[in-house]
Amino acid sequence: MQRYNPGEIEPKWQQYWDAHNSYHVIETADKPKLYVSGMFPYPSGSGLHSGHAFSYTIVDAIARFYRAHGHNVLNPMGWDTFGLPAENFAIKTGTAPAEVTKDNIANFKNQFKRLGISIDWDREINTTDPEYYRWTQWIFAQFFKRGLAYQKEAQQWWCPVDKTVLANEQVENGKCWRCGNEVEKKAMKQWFFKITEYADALLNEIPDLDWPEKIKTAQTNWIGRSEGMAIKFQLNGLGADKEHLEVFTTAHDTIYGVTFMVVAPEHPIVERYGQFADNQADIELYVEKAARKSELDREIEKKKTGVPIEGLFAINPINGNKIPVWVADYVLLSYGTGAIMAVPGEDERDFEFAQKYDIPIVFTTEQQEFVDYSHIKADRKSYRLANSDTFNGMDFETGRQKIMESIKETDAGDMIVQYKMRDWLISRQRYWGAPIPIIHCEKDGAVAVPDDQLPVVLPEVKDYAPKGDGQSVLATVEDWVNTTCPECGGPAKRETDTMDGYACSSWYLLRYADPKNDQQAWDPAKANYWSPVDYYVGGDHAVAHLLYVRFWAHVFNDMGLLSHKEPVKKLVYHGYINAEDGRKMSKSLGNVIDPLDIVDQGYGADTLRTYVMFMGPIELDSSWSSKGVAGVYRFLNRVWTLSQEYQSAEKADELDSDNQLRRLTHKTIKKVTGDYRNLSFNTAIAAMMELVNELYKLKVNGFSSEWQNSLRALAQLIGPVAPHLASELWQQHGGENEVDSAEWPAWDETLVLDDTVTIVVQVNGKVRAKLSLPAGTDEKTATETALADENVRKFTANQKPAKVVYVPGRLVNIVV
RNA sequence: GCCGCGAUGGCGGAAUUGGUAGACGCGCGGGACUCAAAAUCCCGUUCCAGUAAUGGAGUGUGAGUUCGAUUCUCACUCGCGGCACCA
Repeated sequence: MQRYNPGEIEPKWQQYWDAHNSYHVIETADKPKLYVSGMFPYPSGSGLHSGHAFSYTIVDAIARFYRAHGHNVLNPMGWDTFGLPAENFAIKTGTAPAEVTKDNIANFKNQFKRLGISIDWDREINTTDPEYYRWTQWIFAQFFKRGLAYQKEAQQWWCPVDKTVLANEQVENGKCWRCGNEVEKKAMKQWFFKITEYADALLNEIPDLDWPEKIKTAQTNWIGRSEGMAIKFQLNGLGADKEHLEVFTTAHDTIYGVTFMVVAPEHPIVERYGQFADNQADIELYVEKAARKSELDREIEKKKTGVPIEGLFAINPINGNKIPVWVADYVLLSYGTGAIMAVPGEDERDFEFAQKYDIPIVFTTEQQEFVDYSHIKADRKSYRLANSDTFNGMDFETGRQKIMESIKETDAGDMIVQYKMRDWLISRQRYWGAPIPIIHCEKDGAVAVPDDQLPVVLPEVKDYAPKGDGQSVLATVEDWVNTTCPECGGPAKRETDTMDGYACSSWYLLRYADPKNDQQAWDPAKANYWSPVDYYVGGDHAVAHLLYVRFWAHVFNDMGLLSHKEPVKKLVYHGYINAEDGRKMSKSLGNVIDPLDIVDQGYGADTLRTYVMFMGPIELDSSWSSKGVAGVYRFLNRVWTLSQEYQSAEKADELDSDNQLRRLTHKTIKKVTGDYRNLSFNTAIAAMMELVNELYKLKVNGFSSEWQNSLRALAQLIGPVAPHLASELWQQHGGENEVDSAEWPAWDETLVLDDTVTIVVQVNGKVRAKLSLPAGTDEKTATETALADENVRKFTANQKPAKVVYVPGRLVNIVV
């Protein structure tokens, strides 16, 4: 008898699938479509890690399961290849990023094949391929024409020593990652996508998404919609009397409690009027310090600091009170108007600040002590207004409405909606990204590169290191930068910033539908056939990527390029695999498990795949267990061995145990099918293990021809998780074609139902006996049998039951 | 701090609408095969008492609803994840 040898059967089937292009699909009306994809990988130099193996096994199991159910399954693969690691490697070694990337892709592709992932390789895409980013650029140009891409000044991290812009991840503890000097914020002109215009549209669709609740709430909070009032306060002193200071507040009902105003250090009025203040030097010093503070410092330094702009006041529109204006970095320029009305009686931050700087505190609730506004907001009816003139004594529900009307009457403010979400900063001063397809002309300003001049190909350079002028290396390629304006034909310069990598990944799921189209980004008919993605599998990017793909799809829908707004129907968000010691896998800890090592050790891809699916529910984090891997290998071995024994055994025509065999098999088919459908892979595998254990017990009676049906069904059932073994066994048992193009086994409901059932007998809710009764036993018989049971009688003491609860087919509960 | 999720044997986990808690796997104990070991196969395995039948306790803690709660409600403790001075 041949031993189970994955090292032999796995390459055999991988070559077969390759040679037959088994997983290539085209649009067809004959079958229901099913589009499943993992989040495409960044092909790093170290190859697939265990997280990849997990993610793409989930994808593949779904793909194979539905393929076996007659669906037209699209399971594509592509490479998210722009980004920092390749660029840094290039800076260090001088190797072109494209070269490094090419090798890494080849390695990844090979490894995916060795895991038996059923991919349609004809649809392979690569974001750094000019034929791909040509359309990324085209989309940018479309966004630009629609006013969804624009330029504005924004704060960027700037290293004054290296004279370069830094990305967030290049700032470590407020210091430049390369030279170690302190970085500062600097205002520079940047490109943005106007995602805020779609804030409401994106928010409105969230409740209907079949996505994990935690991702939905993360996105809801990220968008952060809040309704409040924009209120203008007249300025006074330092020559500012003609100006207003506008604030945003959700607590306008506390406006009588405003005892000071706070503006962000970057707020324009600071520079405009601070110079006339007596404490001008202090203000300047404070602003400068705030600019240098990294986000981390701000976090550590929880204590609030600030300086007043001496001599500058604001007039409270509701009562004419003259209020001092302060500068403090706990107010952010980027939210609301960059200025607040401070209400220390009801806001914790303002309270802390007022105490520290001895600013008066006015309580506007009848409690006359500090009450955080979140409490008031939670139950407005229970709090009453105080120190609020004619509004005193009103509950906050009424007072809020009346004060709002009163403020509106004075023309000082109105209700508005604010979002926490900011526009998406898309420009990067880096080499290894898709060039922004814009030409700057002195006469015509920023002009989109015409469609027929796309792609704007990334020029080759010798040195990839930034030159220190705050621009990307592209700025040094003069004959690339200098061009002609498409509008006027005059001399013009190319934009030298490249796009954030997230741009490339915001539309790749649509490109898979039509990956080789050189006339358009995709044919809408093809995209509308495949999209939305039915299952999108990943364990990362709760907001960023998963919000951007939604944003772009909404825009594409508006452009008429897509028939629907939401690109992902069901999001499968899986957990992390930790190391055996329970900690995160990391090279420095030396606890990394390389999935290909597991394959090479002789376990094979099927064991690896089945193991990662058996570890637990996919949405939970788990820890690697080498003992667990061995256990799964044992299981696959048992499946194999059973099949070999059957094939070489003498088969009886029929056995007494055949009916039992049939019942077991049909029950398992039903259970496993349901579990796969719910993505409950661990219990599906457990059910198959249970069947195999039972089959081992049954085989002592010998084999009959009935076994053929069971073993074939078993081969099909393990197919989604262990496709090589399944294919091999399927072939051995005379199955035609490939296992996942065979019809999925059906079950007979009458065989699934047991003819005898175990009825639990409880007395006062405690189990006292178990009865084996024919299915469908009526209540009267069941109760009588239960009452007659010896052990039950011990506990009922022959008393007449006060009540009997009967659950058909399950239990009798006798209450005495 | 806010939001979301979770807590079940020695361990990972199971229990589809409230109805036998601990499926399946690991580990552990015992047995078969073997000169022996590995591999394989079989049996047992929540804890306590008992040879056993059986009894008692038991799903983070405390209460509640119910004939019956791992499941529902309230309060709390701990852990994980996301966001974080968002006015």
